[in-house]
Amino acid sequence: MSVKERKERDRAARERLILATARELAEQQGWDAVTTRRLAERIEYSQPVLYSHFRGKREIIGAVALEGAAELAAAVRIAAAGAEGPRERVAALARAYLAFAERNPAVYDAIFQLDGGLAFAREDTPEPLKDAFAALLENLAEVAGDGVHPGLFTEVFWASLHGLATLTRAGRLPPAETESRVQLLVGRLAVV
Amino acid sequence: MSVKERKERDRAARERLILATARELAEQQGWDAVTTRRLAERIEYSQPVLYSHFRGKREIIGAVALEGAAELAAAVRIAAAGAEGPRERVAALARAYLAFAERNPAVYDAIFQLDGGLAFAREDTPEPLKDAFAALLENLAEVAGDGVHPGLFTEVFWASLHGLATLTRAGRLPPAETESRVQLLVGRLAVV
DNA sequence: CTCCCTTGTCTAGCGCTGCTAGAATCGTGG
DNA sequence: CCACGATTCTAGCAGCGCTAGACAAGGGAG
Repeated sequence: MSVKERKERDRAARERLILATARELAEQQGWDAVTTRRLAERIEYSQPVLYSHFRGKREIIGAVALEGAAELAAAVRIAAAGAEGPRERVAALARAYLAFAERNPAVYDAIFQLDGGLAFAREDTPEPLKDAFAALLENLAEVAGDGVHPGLFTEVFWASLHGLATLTRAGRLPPAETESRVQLLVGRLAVV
Repeated sequence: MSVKERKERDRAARERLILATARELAEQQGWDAVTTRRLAERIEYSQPVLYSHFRGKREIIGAVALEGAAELAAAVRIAAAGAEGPRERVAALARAYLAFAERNPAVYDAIFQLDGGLAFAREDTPEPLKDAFAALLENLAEVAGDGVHPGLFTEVFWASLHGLATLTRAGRLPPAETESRVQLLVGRLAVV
């Protein structure tokens, strides 16, 4: 039975290769450049091999998004854990979130902008997505303020960060004053 | 010379028809369904005619976006003008903005999500886009708070609205509590 | 060791996309 | 009424996501 196991290992490795390659290509040249032909060529297999791992391009984007969501959650938790006091914790969280979006634009797009066939804000929402929201909630609940539902506060705070991230990335906001915007946002939204 | 004038009129009318049709098709079935073939068929001309008006699909999206930005600016101004007091003015502005995004999702996408080849936050930014920002600024400056640059405040407020709009539309936020989120956002950000 | 058969991979192709060159047609001024 | 210039159309290119069916490779049985 060792033969079967080896094949399964190889298959899993190839799946990781596909995702890593898709992500790399997307970060280098944007998701539009991630065509099934180019992706197949880079992993040195033919196109149909991709379809033996994923239902289609959208599912590949979705898989990259889930990876990214886990990383985003980790980045947020690490940043928040390294800060003293509620105010600084929230500011650190905000900076970490925006830094992730700036450093991994393609992955951020996969999570929040593109259609990766993922369900959100529902019961069947994949675990990494729920966990990313949880990572925000954990650190934001303490500054939601009296009588304000922590979940609702987290949604609003998250939406604001998302707006800053996307508008900055799309060139809609000049990137120079990002820190000023974070200061303003945290100062106003967080109740310390 | 009346012949030439008539031709120019006809041409301008056809250009409006193209844009109206593109917009209608996008709102009905999404921008993915707006292909040059379908668009040409709907206006009862062949594909190349589109290219005698616009450089390509992206420019059509951009033109729809400019139309939409003007409407968004008008909607914001009307809503704000009809409200009493700074606090209510800002709340009305926020609701009007989100309502526009919800009622014209394809147009909102054209303005802020898709690549319409438009320049933002620069000198050569098209007038309607500058004006839409100005419409926000006009009504938000009074609640920016002491020592806070109105432009910066407007950017942050706008980003928050944009985040709420896009996340709600993409199913990332449950639409039920939109009003609660607006209340929270306005209550915290606006200094009255 | 050889043969068969399953499993996995590839070649080739479908219908679609945005876009364009060159043919054909239309309408106007002489 | 005709010729010419502007306008519009037909037809086609390269590339897209995706898939059917041909083909090859490699393990298990005899």
